[in-house]
Amino acid sequence: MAKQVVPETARQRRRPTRNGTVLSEQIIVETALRMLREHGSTGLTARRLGAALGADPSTLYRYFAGMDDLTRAIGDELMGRALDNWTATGDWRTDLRALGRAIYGAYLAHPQAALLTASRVTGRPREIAVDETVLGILRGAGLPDPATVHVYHAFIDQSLAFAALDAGSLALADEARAGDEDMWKSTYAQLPAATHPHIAATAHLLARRMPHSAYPAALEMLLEHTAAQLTRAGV
Amino acid sequence: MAKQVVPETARQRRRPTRNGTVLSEQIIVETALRMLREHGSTGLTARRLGAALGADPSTLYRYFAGMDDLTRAIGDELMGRALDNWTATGDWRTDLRALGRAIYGAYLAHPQAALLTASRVTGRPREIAVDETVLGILRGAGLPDPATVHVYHAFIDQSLAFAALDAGSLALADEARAGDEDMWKSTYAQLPAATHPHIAATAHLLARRMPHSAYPAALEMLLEHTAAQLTRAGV
DNA sequence: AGGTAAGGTCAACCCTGTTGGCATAAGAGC
DNA sequence: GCTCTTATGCCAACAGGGTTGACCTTACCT
Repeated sequence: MAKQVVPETARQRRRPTRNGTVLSEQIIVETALRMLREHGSTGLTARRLGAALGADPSTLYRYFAGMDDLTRAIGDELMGRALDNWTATGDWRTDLRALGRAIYGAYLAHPQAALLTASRVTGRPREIAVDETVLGILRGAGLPDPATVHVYHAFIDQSLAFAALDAGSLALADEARAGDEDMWKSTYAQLPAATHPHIAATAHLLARRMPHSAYPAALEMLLEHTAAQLTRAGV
Repeated sequence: MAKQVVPETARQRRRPTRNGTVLSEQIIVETALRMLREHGSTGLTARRLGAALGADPSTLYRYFAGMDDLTRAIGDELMGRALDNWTATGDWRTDLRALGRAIYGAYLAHPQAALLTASRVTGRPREIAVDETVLGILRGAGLPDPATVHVYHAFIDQSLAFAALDAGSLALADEARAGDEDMWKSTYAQLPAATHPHIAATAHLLARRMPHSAYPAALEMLLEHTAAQLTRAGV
């Protein structure tokens, strides 16, 4: 590797780019988020990002090992925003619900970015901070460690998984204007009752339900399950 | 559009390619699946697929509108395999559990393909067949239509979402040999108790739990919830 | 004030999806 | 069996992708 990535904290010389802007990991990530929103989930390219920053594309390699590394940094930024939008109350159920929605919300606020990053474990600082927080909530509620780990695992994976899935249709709807919300009316509702009796019978309900996320329902199921575990543990 | 895609059923002239193979949607999709396994989730390219088929890359455009269209066909193939691996018993709980695991399993059997397709609604025939089956199981159990749609939505999204997420780490592990299962020992277990007390306290449990999927647990939560709904409906 | 090297730029590499034009042989009609 | 049509294969080319190695310049340390 000819180029070496210098960690943000160790940066000292801040040389401005040709057109005057001074770069930083933060600025690059923010610009990338903006470009994702404007140009769609496949619209983030090194050349375009360079142009938006007023810098040569290759300059990015001074800050990130590659586009993949940048992608993980974007994911970590979303995790950080989720945590910033969350405050502890002390009640485990309230806190876990709020944190779940904060994570889900932070990702869905940037569907195109979520699509790229939600199914990836970054191992970066702010992702770790979220993990620590979740474990703290559960252990603080008095849940035994094995159950804590069990619920934590389901919680974090479920939140990310639904964020990724729902971001998909949301980003698609944004990008292809029409969106496939209409698909429930155009495709599914047209299926004949003879071959697809159950879809035909519930088509009107499906059309109303499918555009919404199943995440809240799944989250409540998880909270119910956790409460049951707590009672069982005699808390 | 210069080239027109002819639907598989309307194909009559089957002209062999230069090296003798006769193409079909089925053969292309199967070859694509094999290439994904061998070259990773980003290893499916028009040129490589063409080479593997002994055909010019542009020939693919006689069968699919583009790589995107091919991707959706791959997803539908996985859905079909899921349904093939499933048989009804008449007990809703058994059937739904088995179908969930069949879907999850079919996708995880091809992690690289799952990564590409799991977060996309294809609207193709075999995906629709799965939807019809799920709705049939729930309505057959006596669940009222609104609750049926509610559970169906959570079920299908949850299954796909977890498949995508878990396929991610599985594909990663395959592609980067090392795998990030070790990350729980290398990264998380090294965090000092002073700054991350909860991670430190549960590190040994996390290391054992994280390599496994949270899907079975989430699926059981959904089944529990459904059973409760059935009792509430007086079935 | 001078030297070092961080951090910017430039040109080039090989890859990608996709298309328009062309060639050929499969199968229909006789 | 012959002919004609056109479905379906191939070829060459395009724009745009990530990434790299060599080079230049200027911010900072001594």
